[in-house]
Amino acid sequence: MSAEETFEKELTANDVGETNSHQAGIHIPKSQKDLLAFLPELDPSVKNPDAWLVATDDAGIEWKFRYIYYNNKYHSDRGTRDEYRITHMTKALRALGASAGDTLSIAGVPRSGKIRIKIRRDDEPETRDTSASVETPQPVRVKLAGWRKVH
DNA sequence: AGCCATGCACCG
DNA sequence: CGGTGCATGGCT
Repeated sequence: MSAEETFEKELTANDVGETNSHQAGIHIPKSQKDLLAFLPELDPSVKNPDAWLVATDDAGIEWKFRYIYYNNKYHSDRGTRDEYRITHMTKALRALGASAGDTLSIAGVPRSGKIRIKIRRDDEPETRDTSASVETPQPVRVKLAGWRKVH
């Protein structure tokens, strides 16, 4: 049987759309070969190949995420992108109450295209204010290391 | 309004 | 300089 694997990533402000960027998704560090192997295969010879994922949260709700490989760096003259991304997560992240600094867990059987997502907020010391006293325009640049695999 | 695709900024 | 976060413009 293909055992399930779990990955986690600390969400950045940009990932959750807290920085005015309509990214609608998160970024995936290329260093995470395991995660890339866990996700569906994308053909590098094709420009911006994509695949759809089906994610289920704790509430049993199913979300559809778009897993893309932006590689115009190798397919366009002045392309600069060479990265993986998962988009279409805005609604899901909102429903899960995700915010920058939270940890997103992804579990599932490798290559199945189906995952289970979960939000874990342990890196939050006291950032619980309900934007009532958000006068501090803190440079919310999260310095994260990316994903980590949990065997 | 939300997403796609891409460029730029910043940091190690 | 590569990789990742941030941001923008255009298209749907």
